[in-house]
Amino acid sequence: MRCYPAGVPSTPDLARLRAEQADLAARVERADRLPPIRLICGVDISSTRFDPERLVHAAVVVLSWPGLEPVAESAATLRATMPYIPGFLGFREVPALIAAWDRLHPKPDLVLVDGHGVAHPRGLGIAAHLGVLLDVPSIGVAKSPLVGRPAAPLAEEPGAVEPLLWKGQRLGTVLRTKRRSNPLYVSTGHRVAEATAVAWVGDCLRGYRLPEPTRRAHLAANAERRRHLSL
DNA sequence: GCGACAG
DNA sequence: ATCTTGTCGC
Repeated sequence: MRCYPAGVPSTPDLARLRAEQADLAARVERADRLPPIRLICGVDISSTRFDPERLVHAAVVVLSWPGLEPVAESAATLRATMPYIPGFLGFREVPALIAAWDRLHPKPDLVLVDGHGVAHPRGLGIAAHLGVLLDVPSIGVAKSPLVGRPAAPLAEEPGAVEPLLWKGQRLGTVLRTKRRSNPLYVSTGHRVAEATAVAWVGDCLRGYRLPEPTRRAHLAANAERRRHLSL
């Protein structure tokens, strides 16, 4: 599906991708099925706008639990196969994330992804997409909504939660992680129940708006991008 | 038909 | 996502 060099993906290309998402979405497990958690990982992508090379820089960071101290880290840079299109983020970023994941040791028990899990039009946000392909428990942690809205105005206090509703369905949870900060949108990625996902995100907070795994991965991805610039 | 739209 | 330093407010 090399649609990027030719420009914007064609309508039939998107139709094929939608079908592929449907297949993967059917494999998503929304119930808990995780091992004892000893290592938690955060993953994120960084890129340069207007980069003619269209490079995608991925970073995965493994932290200890409950200490949340860095244990291992891996990064990878790949050329994007397609531009960013809302609803198709996984196809753009997952390849680089898997490349970094393959060289990661030790492997974590749970992965927090920067982006939505099942809170997606077809139930396959990047966190669910990655979780299924890697066959690992994952949670989606997005900074803004893709679809849906909180059931009611979210309270100001940190820890405040509100169901994320879309078309009469609950897709996830809107969570206030820090006072005076915009909320996070948490949803099941793979093999983690909604309530469990919210609990883990809350337990990984350390004074910042973002949970440590995702926050660290964001820093690592930026470092990987800047490392590439200076080469 | 018109907006909305993760990173 | 990224361009970018200081700055206003809690």
